[in-house]
Amino acid sequence: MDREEFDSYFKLGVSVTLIVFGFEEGKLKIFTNKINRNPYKGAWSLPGRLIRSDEGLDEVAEELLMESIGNRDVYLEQLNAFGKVTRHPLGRVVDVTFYSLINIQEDVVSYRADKEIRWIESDRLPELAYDNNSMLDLALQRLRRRLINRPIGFKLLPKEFTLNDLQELYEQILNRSLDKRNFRKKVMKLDILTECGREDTESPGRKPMLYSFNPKRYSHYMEQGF
Amino acid sequence: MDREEFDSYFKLGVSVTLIVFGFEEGKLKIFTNKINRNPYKGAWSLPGRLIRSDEGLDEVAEELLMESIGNRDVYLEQLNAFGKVTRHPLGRVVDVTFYSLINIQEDVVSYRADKEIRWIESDRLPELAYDNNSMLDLALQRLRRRLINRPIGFKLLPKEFTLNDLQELYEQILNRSLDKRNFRKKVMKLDILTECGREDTESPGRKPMLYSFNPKRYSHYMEQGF
DNA sequence: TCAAAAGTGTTTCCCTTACACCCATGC
DNA sequence: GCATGGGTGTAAGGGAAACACTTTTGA
Repeated sequence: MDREEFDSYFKLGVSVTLIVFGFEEGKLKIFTNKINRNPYKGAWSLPGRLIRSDEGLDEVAEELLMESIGNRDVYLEQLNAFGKVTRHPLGRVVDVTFYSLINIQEDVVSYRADKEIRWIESDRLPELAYDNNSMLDLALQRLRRRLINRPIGFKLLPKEFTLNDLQELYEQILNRSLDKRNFRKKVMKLDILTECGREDTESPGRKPMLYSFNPKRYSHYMEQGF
Repeated sequence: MDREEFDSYFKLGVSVTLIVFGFEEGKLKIFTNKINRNPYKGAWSLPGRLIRSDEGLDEVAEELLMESIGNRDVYLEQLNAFGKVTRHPLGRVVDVTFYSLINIQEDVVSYRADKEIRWIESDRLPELAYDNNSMLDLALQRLRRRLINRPIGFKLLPKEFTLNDLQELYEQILNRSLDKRNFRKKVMKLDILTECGREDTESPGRKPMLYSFNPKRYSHYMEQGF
Protein backbone atom coordinates (compact mmCIF):
# COMPACT_ATOMS: atom_id res chain seq x y z
CA MET A 1 0.00 0.00 0.00
CA ASP A 2 1.47 3.36 -0.93
CA ARG A 3 1.21 6.54 1.00
CA GLU A 4 -1.56 7.98 -1.16
CA GLU A 5 -3.81 4.97 -0.85
CA PHE A 6 -3.10 4.84 2.85
CA ASP A 7 -4.13 8.46 3.28
CA SER A 8 -7.40 7.82 1.50
CA TYR A 9 -8.55 5.85 4.50
CA PHE A 10 -7.84 8.66 6.92
CA LYS A 11 -11.27 10.16 6.79
CA LEU A 12 -12.63 8.96 10.09
CA GLY A 13 -12.95 10.41 13.51
CA VAL A 14 -12.20 8.51 16.69
CA SER A 15 -13.71 9.60 19.95
CA VAL A 16 -13.40 8.52 23.54
CA THR A 17 -16.37 8.46 25.86
CA LEU A 18 -16.11 8.14 29.59
CA ILE A 19 -18.60 6.61 31.97
CA VAL A 20 -17.91 7.65 35.55
CA PHE A 21 -19.78 5.62 38.14
CA GLY A 22 -20.24 6.95 41.62
CA PHE A 23 -22.25 5.82 44.63
CA GLU A 24 -24.01 8.33 46.84
CA GLU A 25 -27.11 8.37 49.02
CA GLY A 26 -27.51 4.66 48.45
CA LYS A 27 -27.74 5.04 44.70
CA LEU A 28 -25.48 4.27 41.79
CA LYS A 29 -24.95 7.46 39.84
CA ILE A 30 -23.44 8.45 36.55
CA PHE A 31 -21.60 11.64 35.75
CA THR A 32 -23.10 13.66 32.92
CA ASN A 33 -22.73 17.15 31.59
CA LYS A 34 -24.87 19.38 29.47
CA ILE A 35 -23.72 19.84 25.91
CA ASN A 36 -23.33 23.50 25.03
CA ARG A 37 -22.78 23.28 21.33
CA ASN A 38 -24.30 21.51 18.39
CA PRO A 39 -25.17 18.82 17.69
CA TYR A 40 -27.22 17.84 20.71
CA LYS A 41 -26.93 21.30 22.23
CA GLY A 42 -28.77 21.32 25.54
CA ALA A 43 -28.87 17.55 25.89
CA TRP A 44 -27.20 15.66 28.72
CA SER A 45 -24.35 13.42 27.76
CA LEU A 46 -21.43 11.42 28.99
CA PRO A 47 -18.09 13.21 28.83
CA GLY A 48 -16.32 12.51 25.59
CA ARG A 49 -14.51 14.06 22.70
CA LEU A 50 -12.82 13.41 19.39
CA ILE A 51 -9.15 12.59 19.63
CA ARG A 52 -6.35 14.17 17.68
CA SER A 53 -4.02 11.89 15.81
CA ASP A 54 -1.24 12.45 18.32
CA GLU A 55 -3.27 11.34 21.32
CA GLY A 56 -3.52 7.83 22.71
CA LEU A 57 -6.85 6.38 23.76
CA ASP A 58 -5.93 5.86 27.40
CA GLU A 59 -4.40 9.28 27.52
CA VAL A 60 -7.60 10.93 26.34
CA ALA A 61 -9.66 8.87 28.76
CA GLU A 62 -7.48 10.17 31.60
CA GLU A 63 -7.81 13.70 30.33
CA LEU A 64 -11.56 13.35 30.32
CA LEU A 65 -11.31 12.18 33.90
CA MET A 66 -9.32 15.29 34.77
CA GLU A 67 -11.83 17.51 33.06
CA SER A 68 -14.76 15.79 34.71
CA ILE A 69 -13.65 15.30 38.29
CA GLY A 70 -10.19 16.85 38.44
CA ASN A 71 -8.56 13.52 39.27
CA ARG A 72 -7.09 10.77 37.15
CA ASP A 73 -5.94 8.49 39.92
CA VAL A 74 -8.98 6.23 39.93
CA TYR A 75 -10.10 2.91 38.53
CA LEU A 76 -10.33 3.06 34.74
CA GLU A 77 -11.05 0.25 32.29
CA GLN A 78 -11.81 0.05 28.60
CA LEU A 79 -15.35 -1.07 27.95
CA ASN A 80 -15.95 -1.45 24.23
CA ALA A 81 -15.61 0.14 20.82
CA PHE A 82 -18.80 1.37 19.20
CA GLY A 83 -18.59 1.50 15.46
CA LYS A 84 -22.00 1.72 13.84
CA VAL A 85 -21.76 3.92 10.76
CA THR A 86 -24.70 6.09 11.75
CA ARG A 87 -23.91 6.65 15.38
CA HIS A 88 -22.69 10.24 15.02
CA PRO A 89 -24.84 12.77 13.15
CA LEU A 90 -21.98 14.84 11.70
CA GLY A 91 -19.80 12.14 10.25
CA ARG A 92 -18.22 8.81 10.80
CA VAL A 93 -16.89 8.51 14.32
CA VAL A 94 -15.75 5.32 15.97
CA ASP A 95 -16.01 5.58 19.72
CA VAL A 96 -13.93 3.80 22.30
CA THR A 97 -15.68 3.81 25.65
CA PHE A 98 -14.07 3.59 29.06
CA TYR A 99 -15.62 3.35 32.46
CA SER A 100 -14.37 4.49 35.79
CA LEU A 101 -15.32 3.84 39.42
CA ILE A 102 -14.92 6.64 41.91
CA ASN A 103 -16.12 7.81 45.26
CA ILE A 104 -18.03 11.02 44.78
CA GLN A 105 -17.11 12.46 48.18
CA GLU A 106 -13.39 11.78 48.13
CA ASP A 107 -12.28 11.41 44.54
CA VAL A 108 -13.92 14.47 43.04
CA VAL A 109 -11.39 17.27 43.17
CA SER A 110 -13.10 19.79 40.94
CA TYR A 111 -15.75 20.03 38.29
CA ARG A 112 -15.14 21.90 35.06
CA ALA A 113 -16.47 25.42 35.20
CA ASP A 114 -17.62 25.70 31.61
CA LYS A 115 -20.25 23.00 31.74
CA GLU A 116 -23.28 22.22 33.76
CA ILE A 117 -22.78 18.85 35.38
CA ARG A 118 -25.13 16.37 37.00
CA TRP A 119 -24.92 13.01 38.69
CA ILE A 120 -27.83 10.98 37.35
CA GLU A 121 -29.14 7.92 39.17
CA SER A 122 -28.60 4.82 37.09
CA ASP A 123 -32.22 3.79 37.31
CA ARG A 124 -33.56 7.17 36.29
CA LEU A 125 -31.57 7.83 33.18
CA PRO A 126 -33.08 10.20 30.68
CA GLU A 127 -32.46 9.97 26.97
CA LEU A 128 -28.83 10.97 26.52
CA ALA A 129 -27.00 12.29 23.46
CA TYR A 130 -25.54 10.08 20.71
CA ASP A 131 -25.65 6.40 21.59
CA ASN A 132 -24.74 7.10 25.21
CA ASN A 133 -27.66 5.05 26.47
CA SER A 134 -26.50 1.83 24.85
CA MET A 135 -23.02 2.43 26.17
CA LEU A 136 -24.48 2.68 29.63
CA ASP A 137 -26.48 -0.52 29.21
CA LEU A 138 -23.32 -2.36 28.40
CA ALA A 139 -21.36 -0.67 31.17
CA LEU A 140 -23.96 -1.65 33.74
CA GLN A 141 -23.88 -5.25 32.62
CA ARG A 142 -20.11 -5.23 32.90
CA LEU A 143 -20.13 -3.52 36.28
CA ARG A 144 -22.49 -6.15 37.68
CA ARG A 145 -20.39 -8.97 36.37
CA ARG A 146 -17.19 -7.42 37.70
CA LEU A 147 -18.78 -6.80 41.08
CA ILE A 148 -19.54 -10.50 41.39
CA ASN A 149 -16.19 -11.72 40.15
CA ARG A 150 -13.73 -9.18 41.47
CA PRO A 151 -13.37 -7.10 44.62
CA ILE A 152 -14.14 -3.88 42.86
CA GLY A 153 -16.95 -2.44 44.95
CA PHE A 154 -14.51 -0.70 47.28
CA LYS A 155 -13.66 1.70 44.52
CA LEU A 156 -17.07 3.29 44.85
CA LEU A 157 -16.82 3.79 48.60
CA PRO A 158 -14.78 6.22 50.71
CA LYS A 159 -11.45 5.06 52.12
CA GLU A 160 -13.14 4.04 55.32
CA PHE A 161 -16.47 2.30 55.15
CA THR A 162 -18.61 -0.13 57.09
CA LEU A 163 -19.61 -3.58 55.97
CA ASN A 164 -23.19 -2.40 55.89
CA ASP A 165 -22.19 0.29 53.42
CA LEU A 166 -20.54 -2.29 51.24
CA GLN A 167 -23.50 -4.61 51.40
CA GLU A 168 -25.91 -1.84 50.54
CA LEU A 169 -23.79 -1.04 47.51
CA TYR A 170 -23.87 -4.62 46.31
CA GLU A 171 -27.60 -4.92 46.90
CA GLN A 172 -28.33 -1.71 45.08
CA ILE A 173 -26.22 -2.41 42.03
CA LEU A 174 -27.09 -6.08 41.72
CA ASN A 175 -30.70 -5.27 42.49
CA ARG A 176 -31.29 -8.06 44.97
CA SER A 177 -30.98 -8.47 48.70
CA LEU A 178 -28.16 -10.41 50.25
CA ASP A 179 -27.94 -12.25 53.55
CA LYS A 180 -26.04 -10.15 56.03
CA ARG A 181 -24.18 -12.95 57.76
CA ASN A 182 -23.19 -14.71 54.57
CA PHE A 183 -22.09 -11.48 52.99
CA ARG A 184 -19.83 -10.63 55.91
CA LYS A 185 -18.35 -14.11 55.99
CA LYS A 186 -17.51 -14.00 52.32
CA VAL A 187 -15.96 -10.55 52.44
CA MET A 188 -13.93 -11.26 55.55
CA LYS A 189 -12.56 -14.46 54.12
CA LEU A 190 -11.03 -12.50 51.24
CA ASP A 191 -8.74 -10.98 53.84
CA ILE A 192 -8.39 -7.67 52.09
CA LEU A 193 -9.88 -5.41 54.76
CA THR A 194 -8.24 -3.72 57.72
CA GLU A 195 -10.16 -2.58 60.77
CA CYS A 196 -9.72 1.09 61.52
CA GLY A 197 -11.82 1.92 64.52
CA ARG A 198 -15.48 2.56 65.10
CA GLU A 199 -17.32 5.25 63.33
CA ASP A 200 -18.45 8.16 65.48
CA THR A 201 -22.04 8.39 64.34
CA GLU A 202 -24.71 10.69 65.70
CA SER A 203 -27.42 8.10 65.29
CA PRO A 204 -28.69 5.76 67.97
CA GLY A 205 -27.52 2.19 68.03
CA ARG A 206 -24.20 0.51 68.14
CA LYS A 207 -21.33 2.23 66.35
CA PRO A 208 -20.24 0.31 63.28
CA MET A 209 -16.68 -0.83 62.67
CA LEU A 210 -14.91 0.98 59.89
CA TYR A 211 -12.73 -0.88 57.45
CA SER A 212 -10.26 0.22 54.87
CA PHE A 213 -9.22 -1.63 51.85
CA ASN A 214 -5.88 -3.38 52.00
CA PRO A 215 -4.30 -3.88 48.59
CA LYS A 216 -2.02 -6.72 49.70
CA ARG A 217 -3.85 -9.72 48.32
CA TYR A 218 -5.91 -7.60 46.07
CA SER A 219 -4.03 -7.75 42.80
CA HIS A 220 -4.27 -11.51 42.72
CA TYR A 221 -8.05 -11.40 42.89
CA MET A 222 -8.19 -8.65 40.30
CA GLU A 223 -6.48 -10.81 37.75
CA GLN A 224 -8.03 -14.14 38.51
CA GLY A 225 -11.42 -13.32 39.96
CA PHE A 226 -12.76 -15.39 42.82
CA MET B 1 -18.49 22.66 16.97
CA ASP B 2 -18.72 23.70 13.33
CA ARG B 3 -18.13 21.56 10.34
CA GLU B 4 -14.65 22.82 9.70
CA GLU B 5 -13.42 22.18 13.19
CA PHE B 6 -15.08 18.80 13.13
CA ASP B 7 -13.30 17.87 9.92
CA SER B 8 -9.96 18.82 11.39
CA TYR B 9 -10.18 15.77 13.60
CA PHE B 10 -10.75 13.42 10.71
CA LYS B 11 -7.14 12.54 10.16
CA LEU B 12 -7.06 9.10 11.69
CA GLY B 13 -7.31 5.62 10.39
CA VAL B 14 -9.32 2.86 12.01
CA SER B 15 -8.53 -0.75 11.37
CA VAL B 16 -10.04 -4.06 12.31
CA THR B 17 -7.91 -7.05 13.15
CA LEU B 18 -9.23 -10.57 13.39
CA ILE B 19 -7.93 -13.39 15.51
CA VAL B 20 -9.28 -16.73 14.34
CA PHE B 21 -8.73 -19.56 16.78
CA GLY B 22 -8.93 -23.15 15.61
CA PHE B 23 -8.13 -26.47 17.22
CA GLU B 24 -6.45 -29.23 15.25
CA GLU B 25 -4.17 -32.15 16.00
CA GLY B 26 -4.56 -31.44 19.68
CA LYS B 27 -3.24 -27.91 19.37
CA LEU B 28 -4.74 -24.47 19.55
CA LYS B 29 -3.92 -22.67 16.33
CA ILE B 30 -4.19 -19.18 14.99
CA PHE B 31 -4.91 -18.15 11.44
CA THR B 32 -2.23 -15.95 9.88
CA ASN B 33 -1.34 -14.81 6.43
CA LYS B 34 1.76 -13.46 4.83
CA ILE B 35 1.77 -9.77 4.09
CA ASN B 36 2.59 -9.09 0.47
CA ARG B 37 3.00 -5.36 0.56
CA ASN B 38 4.74 -2.79 2.67
CA PRO B 39 5.04 -2.15 5.49
CA TYR B 40 5.92 -5.52 6.96
CA LYS B 41 6.09 -7.15 3.53
CA GLY B 42 6.91 -10.81 3.96
CA ALA B 43 5.97 -10.91 7.63
CA TRP B 44 3.20 -13.08 9.03
CA SER B 45 0.24 -11.27 10.46
CA LEU B 46 -3.31 -11.57 11.61
CA PRO B 47 -5.92 -10.70 9.00
CA GLY B 48 -6.86 -7.07 9.23
CA ARG B 49 -7.38 -3.91 7.27
CA LEU B 50 -8.23 -0.24 7.47
CA ILE B 51 -11.92 0.53 7.28
CA ARG B 52 -13.60 3.02 5.01
CA SER B 53 -15.85 5.57 6.59
CA ASP B 54 -18.96 3.83 5.33
CA GLU B 55 -18.14 0.51 6.94
CA GLY B 56 -19.18 -0.67 10.38
CA LEU B 57 -16.74 -2.43 12.66
CA ASP B 58 -18.69 -5.68 12.94
CA GLU B 59 -19.28 -5.64 9.24
CA VAL B 60 -15.57 -5.44 8.49
CA ALA B 61 -14.83 -8.15 11.01
CA GLU B 62 -17.28 -10.42 9.20
CA GLU B 63 -15.76 -9.53 5.86
CA LEU B 64 -12.36 -10.45 7.19
CA LEU B 65 -13.84 -13.75 8.27
CA MET B 66 -15.15 -14.30 4.75
CA GLU B 67 -11.79 -13.46 3.25
CA SER B 68 -9.93 -15.67 5.67
CA ILE B 69 -12.04 -18.81 5.85
CA GLY B 70 -14.94 -18.16 3.46
CA ASN B 71 -17.51 -18.33 6.26
CA ARG B 72 -18.99 -15.69 8.53
CA ASP B 73 -21.38 -17.92 10.43
CA VAL B 74 -19.12 -18.55 13.40
CA TYR B 75 -18.54 -17.27 16.90
CA LEU B 76 -17.26 -13.68 16.81
CA GLU B 77 -16.64 -11.30 19.70
CA GLN B 78 -15.00 -7.93 20.08
CA LEU B 79 -11.80 -8.15 22.09
CA ASN B 80 -10.36 -4.69 22.60
CA ALA B 81 -9.38 -1.42 20.98
CA PHE B 82 -5.68 -0.76 20.63
CA GLY B 83 -4.85 2.90 20.46
CA LYS B 84 -1.21 3.58 21.14
CA VAL B 85 -0.04 6.47 18.97
CA THR B 86 2.97 4.62 17.64
CA ARG B 87 1.42 1.27 16.91
CA HIS B 88 1.31 1.69 13.12
CA PRO B 89 4.44 2.73 11.25
CA LEU B 90 2.70 4.73 8.49
CA GLY B 91 0.36 6.89 10.54
CA ARG B 92 -2.11 6.98 13.32
CA VAL B 93 -4.34 3.95 13.26
CA VAL B 94 -6.64 2.87 16.03
CA ASP B 95 -7.33 -0.83 15.84
CA VAL B 96 -10.40 -2.68 17.02
CA THR B 97 -9.66 -6.34 17.46
CA PHE B 98 -12.13 -9.21 17.25
CA TYR B 99 -11.66 -12.87 17.87
CA SER B 100 -13.42 -15.83 16.46
CA LEU B 101 -13.67 -19.53 17.34
CA ILE B 102 -14.01 -22.02 14.54
CA ASN B 103 -13.50 -25.65 13.73
CA ILE B 104 -10.80 -25.89 11.11
CA GLN B 105 -12.21 -29.04 9.48
CA GLU B 106 -15.81 -27.98 9.17
CA ASP B 107 -15.98 -24.20 9.26
CA VAL B 108 -13.29 -23.39 6.74
CA VAL B 109 -14.99 -23.05 3.36
CA SER B 110 -12.17 -21.51 1.37
CA TYR B 111 -8.94 -19.66 1.82
CA ARG B 112 -8.15 -16.55 -0.15
CA ALA B 113 -6.07 -17.27 -3.19
CA ASP B 114 -3.97 -14.13 -3.18
CA LYS B 115 -2.22 -14.73 0.11
CA GLU B 116 -0.14 -17.39 1.66
CA ILE B 117 -1.90 -18.60 4.78
CA ARG B 118 -0.74 -20.59 7.78
CA TRP B 119 -2.25 -21.92 10.98
CA ILE B 120 0.30 -21.26 13.69
CA GLU B 121 0.28 -23.15 16.97
CA SER B 122 -0.44 -20.80 19.82
CA ASP B 123 2.60 -21.87 21.77
CA ARG B 124 4.97 -21.46 18.83
CA LEU B 125 4.11 -17.99 17.70
CA PRO B 126 6.78 -16.12 15.80
CA GLU B 127 7.15 -12.38 15.88
CA LEU B 128 4.14 -11.06 13.96
CA ALA B 129 3.59 -7.73 12.24
CA TYR B 130 2.41 -4.56 13.99
CA ASP B 131 1.34 -5.19 17.58
CA ASN B 132 -0.29 -8.48 16.65
CA ASN B 133 1.57 -10.31 19.40
CA SER B 134 0.12 -8.23 22.19
CA MET B 135 -3.33 -8.64 20.70
CA LEU B 136 -2.82 -12.37 20.83
CA ASP B 137 -1.64 -12.26 24.42
CA LEU B 138 -4.84 -10.55 25.41
CA ALA B 139 -6.98 -12.83 23.27
CA LEU B 140 -5.47 -15.91 24.87
CA GLN B 141 -6.15 -14.56 28.34
CA ARG B 142 -9.73 -13.87 27.35
CA LEU B 143 -10.19 -17.25 25.70
CA ARG B 144 -9.00 -19.03 28.83
CA ARG B 145 -11.33 -17.03 31.02
CA ARG B 146 -14.27 -17.60 28.71
CA LEU B 147 -13.53 -21.30 28.52
CA ILE B 148 -13.81 -21.53 32.29
CA ASN B 149 -16.90 -19.37 32.60
CA ARG B 150 -18.95 -20.18 29.53
CA PRO B 151 -19.59 -23.27 27.44
CA ILE B 152 -17.61 -22.00 24.51
CA GLY B 153 -15.20 -24.85 23.85
CA PHE B 154 -17.67 -26.58 21.54
CA LYS B 155 -17.13 -23.87 18.99
CA LEU B 156 -13.63 -25.17 18.33
CA LEU B 157 -14.74 -28.77 17.79
CA PRO B 158 -16.60 -30.44 14.93
CA LYS B 159 -20.36 -30.84 15.20
CA GLU B 160 -19.91 -34.29 16.63
CA PHE B 161 -17.19 -34.88 19.16
CA THR B 162 -16.30 -37.15 22.02
CA LEU B 163 -15.93 -36.09 25.62
CA ASN B 164 -12.28 -37.03 25.38
CA ASP B 165 -11.89 -34.55 22.52
CA LEU B 166 -13.48 -31.86 24.62
CA GLN B 167 -11.33 -32.62 27.61
CA GLU B 168 -8.18 -32.62 25.53
CA LEU B 169 -9.15 -29.18 24.23
CA TYR B 170 -9.63 -27.80 27.72
CA GLU B 171 -6.39 -29.32 28.95
CA GLN B 172 -4.45 -27.98 26.04
CA ILE B 173 -5.76 -24.44 26.19
CA LEU B 174 -5.76 -24.12 29.97
CA ASN B 175 -2.41 -25.85 30.07
CA ARG B 176 -3.22 -28.20 32.91
CA SER B 177 -4.58 -31.70 33.22
CA LEU B 178 -8.11 -32.36 34.39
CA ASP B 179 -9.63 -35.37 36.10
CA LYS B 180 -11.54 -37.40 33.56
CA ARG B 181 -14.46 -38.40 35.79
CA ASN B 182 -14.95 -34.97 37.27
CA PHE B 183 -14.74 -33.35 33.88
CA ARG B 184 -17.45 -35.61 32.47
CA LYS B 185 -19.71 -35.09 35.45
CA LYS B 186 -19.46 -31.34 35.15
CA VAL B 187 -20.08 -31.26 31.43
CA MET B 188 -23.00 -33.69 31.59
CA LYS B 189 -24.67 -31.72 34.35
CA LEU B 190 -24.86 -28.68 32.08
CA ASP B 191 -27.31 -30.69 30.03
CA ILE B 192 -26.35 -29.14 26.73
CA LEU B 193 -25.13 -32.26 24.93
CA THR B 194 -27.05 -34.79 22.89
CA GLU B 195 -25.80 -38.31 22.25
CA CYS B 196 -25.50 -39.17 18.58
CA GLY B 197 -24.16 -42.68 18.34
CA ARG B 198 -20.74 -44.21 18.63
CA GLU B 199 -17.88 -43.19 16.49
CA ASP B 200 -16.70 -45.72 13.96
CA THR B 201 -12.99 -45.59 14.62
CA GLU B 202 -10.32 -47.77 13.07
CA SER B 203 -8.34 -47.95 16.26
CA PRO B 204 -8.48 -50.71 18.81
CA GLY B 205 -10.48 -50.24 21.98
CA ARG B 206 -14.04 -49.35 22.75
CA LYS B 207 -15.75 -46.96 20.36
CA PRO B 208 -16.37 -43.59 21.96
CA MET B 209 -19.80 -41.98 22.21
CA LEU B 210 -20.26 -38.95 20.03
CA TYR B 211 -22.09 -35.89 21.28
CA SER B 212 -23.43 -32.85 19.59
CA PHE B 213 -24.03 -29.53 21.10
CA ASN B 214 -27.63 -28.73 21.97
CA PRO B 215 -28.32 -25.00 22.04
CA LYS B 216 -31.45 -25.26 24.21
CA ARG B 217 -30.08 -24.18 27.59
CA TYR B 218 -27.05 -22.71 26.03
CA SER B 219 -27.97 -19.07 25.69
CA HIS B 220 -28.63 -18.79 29.39
CA TYR B 221 -25.13 -19.95 30.23
CA MET B 222 -23.64 -17.68 27.60
CA GLU B 223 -25.08 -14.61 29.26
CA GLN B 224 -24.66 -15.51 32.89
CA GLY B 225 -21.71 -17.81 32.96
CA PHE B 226 -21.72 -20.78 35.34
C1' DT C 1 -35.97 0.86 79.22
C1' DC C 2 -36.83 1.32 74.66
C1' DA C 3 -35.80 2.08 69.93
C1' DA C 4 -32.38 1.63 66.43
C1' DA C 5 -28.69 -0.26 64.24
C1' DA C 6 -24.54 -3.56 64.53
C1' DG C 7 -23.00 -7.82 64.89
C1' DT C 8 -22.68 -12.87 65.40
C1' DG C 9 -22.98 -19.25 64.52
C1' DT C 10 -24.87 -23.37 63.07
C1' DT C 11 -26.87 -26.61 60.04
C1' DT C 12 -27.84 -28.35 55.54
C1' DC C 13 -26.89 -29.17 50.95
C1' DC C 14 -24.46 -29.36 47.01
C1' DC C 15 -20.53 -28.81 44.41
C1' DT C 16 -15.66 -29.94 44.08
C1' DT C 17 -11.94 -32.95 44.50
C1' DA C 18 -9.35 -37.06 44.88
C1' DC C 19 -8.86 -41.54 43.55
C1' DA C 20 -8.68 -46.98 40.64
C1' DC C 21 -10.84 -50.33 38.20
C1' DC C 22 -13.95 -52.61 34.53
C1' DC C 23 -15.63 -52.53 29.54
C1' DA C 24 -15.59 -52.95 24.60
C1' DT C 25 -13.05 -53.79 20.58
C1' DG C 26 -9.41 -55.26 17.06
C1' DC C 27 -5.64 -57.93 16.31
C1' DG D 1 -6.16 -63.35 25.39
C1' DC D 2 -3.99 -59.14 25.31
C1' DA D 3 -3.27 -54.48 24.21
C1' DT D 4 -5.63 -50.18 23.54
C1' DG D 5 -8.49 -46.64 24.60
C1' DG D 6 -13.46 -45.70 26.63
C1' DG D 7 -16.02 -45.34 30.41
C1' DT D 8 -17.69 -45.38 35.31
C1' DG D 9 -18.76 -44.41 41.35
C1' DT D 10 -17.86 -43.09 45.96
C1' DA D 11 -16.21 -40.80 49.93
C1' DA D 12 -14.46 -36.60 52.13
C1' DG D 13 -13.99 -31.70 52.46
C1' DG D 14 -15.26 -26.93 51.56
C1' DG D 15 -18.09 -23.26 50.05
C1' DA D 16 -22.93 -21.53 49.55
C1' DA D 17 -27.41 -20.73 51.40
C1' DA D 18 -30.89 -20.54 54.92
C1' DC D 19 -32.09 -18.90 59.20
C1' DA D 20 -32.93 -15.49 64.47
C1' DC D 21 -31.19 -13.62 68.30
C1' DT D 22 -27.84 -10.69 71.21
C1' DT D 23 -25.11 -6.40 71.78
C1' DT D 24 -24.30 -1.63 71.93
C1' DT D 25 -25.65 2.94 72.16
C1' DG D 26 -28.44 7.39 72.55
C1' DA D 27 -32.58 9.38 73.89
